[in-house]
Amino acid sequence: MIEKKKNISMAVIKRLPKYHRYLQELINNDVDRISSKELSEKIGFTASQIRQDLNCFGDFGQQGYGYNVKDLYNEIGVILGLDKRYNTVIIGAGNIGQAIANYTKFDKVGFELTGIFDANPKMLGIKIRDVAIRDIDDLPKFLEENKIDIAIICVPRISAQRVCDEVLRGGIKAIWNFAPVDLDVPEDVTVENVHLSESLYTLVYQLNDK
Amino acid sequence: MIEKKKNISMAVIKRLPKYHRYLQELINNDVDRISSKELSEKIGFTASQIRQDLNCFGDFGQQGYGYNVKDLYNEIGVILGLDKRYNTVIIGAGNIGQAIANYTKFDKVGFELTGIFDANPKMLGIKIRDVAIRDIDDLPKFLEENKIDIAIICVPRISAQRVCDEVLRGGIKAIWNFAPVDLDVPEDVTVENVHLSESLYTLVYQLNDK
DNA sequence: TAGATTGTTAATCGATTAACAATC
DNA sequence: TAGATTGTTAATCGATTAACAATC
Repeated sequence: MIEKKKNISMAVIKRLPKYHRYLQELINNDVDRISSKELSEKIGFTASQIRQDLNCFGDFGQQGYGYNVKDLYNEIGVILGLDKRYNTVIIGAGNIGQAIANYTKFDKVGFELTGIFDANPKMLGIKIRDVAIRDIDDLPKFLEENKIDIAIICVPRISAQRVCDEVLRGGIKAIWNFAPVDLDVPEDVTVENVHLSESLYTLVYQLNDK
Repeated sequence: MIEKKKNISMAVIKRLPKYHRYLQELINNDVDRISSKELSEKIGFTASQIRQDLNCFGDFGQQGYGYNVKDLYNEIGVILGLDKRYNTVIIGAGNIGQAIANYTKFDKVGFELTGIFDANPKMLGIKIRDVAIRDIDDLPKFLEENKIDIAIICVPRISAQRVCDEVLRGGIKAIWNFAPVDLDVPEDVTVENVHLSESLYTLVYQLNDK
């Protein structure tokens, strides 16, 4: 059983998906075991950091041996919560919303797209991978009738906070936000931002800096 | 003139676009001046951190007064390099590639989409906002004939490193990478990753943690 | 057993916050 | 001038790295 040792820092949490991805790759390459040193060379973190990170969640390794790749992959999957399924709704069926809706990979790892909502009447009824676009006014009723875990906000900046308030009223506790604003939410709600402009601007800074 | 004081840490750089965004908003609201304390309350960083961050690049404030919003906005724009124009190419015209291509906002702030490339022959010639999709085999020639600043990689995981190597040969020094891999590049090249899965997984971890 | 490598403590490094003199 | 707020140094906090005893 995985026992969290204490409060895990955000720095550690942000590295977990990367471990997961590299371990997946090792499995694909039929690697059975790996030491923190070998993993360090691949992933680019220090061996020390890898051992520290993993020890936040349990003793997954074995002295003199290293880590069993498959076991560690599964453990990290459980830590991240990837062993469960999640119902999602996308709000805003513009460029980004459609791209996410069409991104079949998320389906495969347990994220089910349950609804897509848009304010534009012209979009209503159009299907994206078998999910018809609904009127955003139907969102409150939909959230009442369905157990939704994650709202994916892809609306323009100006309507993002309004949509956010709406999904909060619907009881949602996790928001994946693509709108270029910092959403105002209560403490028990998690927002993960994908701020594309900020990412691009950071790139440009570095481009000029070199 | 902006004089960089020393090596700026990545933590500071990643905050710059957020300053830029909040200052834009203040301009929209006709706010002329702001103190680090007021900005702190809006943006959620400490006033101390804001002053420290800005002082990496110069003395933009005035004791007893605070900062001139418009000036500071422009200064940060220059620091980020947003006063210049950049030519971009998108490689991979799938969901994400198309979404980025259609994202008109980047055009407006100086990022010109010069070419879109895809390996799928069915896509060739299709236009996205006046830019026709070209064959990926024509990329080397295109990079030779055009001065491209930024390559936006939106191809599947499996072909990302190959495409990356190709743009490196074409002399590109900045890559915005949407493929779920860590690209291998020489030291003088900057890669900024948008790893959507990692972002989603981090959200899920936090959802379960609360 | 001997060698390898973990788990974990201690040391170091860097980033954030606090404090305050400088100055508008 | 007095009040406000910066720029900047010093203190604190947290995260990373190093070291090594434990142990497989």
